[in-house]
Amino acid sequence: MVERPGLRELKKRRTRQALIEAAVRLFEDRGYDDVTVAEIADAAEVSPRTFFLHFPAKEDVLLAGADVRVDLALQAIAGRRAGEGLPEVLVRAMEQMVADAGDRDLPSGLAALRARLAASVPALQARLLQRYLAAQAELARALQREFPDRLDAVAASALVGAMVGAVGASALTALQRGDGPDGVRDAMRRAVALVARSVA
Amino acid sequence: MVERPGLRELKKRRTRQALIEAAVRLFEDRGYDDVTVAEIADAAEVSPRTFFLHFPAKEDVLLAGADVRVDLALQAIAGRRAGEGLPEVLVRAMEQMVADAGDRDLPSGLAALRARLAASVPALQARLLQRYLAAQAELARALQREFPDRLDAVAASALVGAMVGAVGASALTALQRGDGPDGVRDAMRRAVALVARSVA
DNA sequence: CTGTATTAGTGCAGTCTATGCACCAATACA
DNA sequence: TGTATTGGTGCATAGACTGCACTAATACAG
Repeated sequence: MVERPGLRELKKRRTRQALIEAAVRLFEDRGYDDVTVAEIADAAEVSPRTFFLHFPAKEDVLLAGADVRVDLALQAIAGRRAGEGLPEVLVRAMEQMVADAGDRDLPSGLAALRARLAASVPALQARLLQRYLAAQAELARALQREFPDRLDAVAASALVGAMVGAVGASALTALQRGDGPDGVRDAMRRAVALVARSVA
Repeated sequence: MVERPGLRELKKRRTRQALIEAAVRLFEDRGYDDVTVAEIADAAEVSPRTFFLHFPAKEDVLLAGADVRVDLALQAIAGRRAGEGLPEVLVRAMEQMVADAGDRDLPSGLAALRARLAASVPALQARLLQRYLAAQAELARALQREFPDRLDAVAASALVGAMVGAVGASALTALQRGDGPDGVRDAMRRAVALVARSVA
């Protein structure tokens, strides 16, 4: 399952990581807009052109490795147990994501930085929202595949939209209110429970 | 209440309208990305510089006059009747928005174009989502003001997030599936009903 | 071990969005 | 009629992003 990397792949990852770290450091120091891609590349000791070889846009350097959580939820849906009905699976999938967010994202500095920057930089906010939407669509598709007789495409979208919307909005509000990691996770959990009531 | 425009204001609106119409025509012909701001300005017989005098960014020329609906929902919340509880108000606010969308937005050609383009152009999608998010925050605040003993800030956000998320996602899915205006409105209504069950 | 195919990274020229600035000319207004 | 506003213009510029031709390192087949 684990491909041995090979020298080439290894170097590639190293530059990628260097770019991310350089970007984070510079953003922390001087904010998002005041840092150019050229400077990030420079700090990572690569050419500016190389930056775009690793990230489709400036924003994406901050969003590296955020697809993991979606996979978790997808797995939770695909690998559902025999007795589980729709509400149980949905809740488990969301809990999975919330738990991972609480474990990795919230305590690490990156999440805080991302949240802080996203609040003030429209371009970043926009890209983040886009990802949410894409993830949502994937989840909805998976859910419908698993419960074809109970959900059509629109119903599945509505359900997932409600979940993600509720969790996202309450997390954001909790963050803005100054809640710590635990408070945020708790807010997300309550949002899941709220929406779960509508499927029960 | 209605200020008489005056010549200057009148001309201003005319150029603005010319820009919008030129943009829509060109986008319909050749898609979003293949049309430059310079070309839009050219077609509207103004300088490229003038475009950015009227719209903060290229995307916004398609989103002109799309803030109206939020007001409707806010009014619905603020002007609630004596007997109405939380679920009733929320549902009425959302129904208000959905109805207006069905009346104005969906049948007009602009909405169809916007939907089509938004589905395929990330930049546009992103800007739209941002607007939704801003509207969401406003609605949540209004709702909490009206039911301070039943909802805290986070709970209000979760509720509104669920509503908007569900309605938005199902509308998008219905649109992408090729549903007509009636089908889309119906999908939105069902989404409202779904989430309403969790507050009942 | 040697020749060949990939491919990460480079450099450059160019496109496009967006902005600051000085300026003109039409309107508003005293 | 003179003065202040202000919509629109032209110019220069920054900065994100792309296509293209190229290099040099790695992978790999024989």
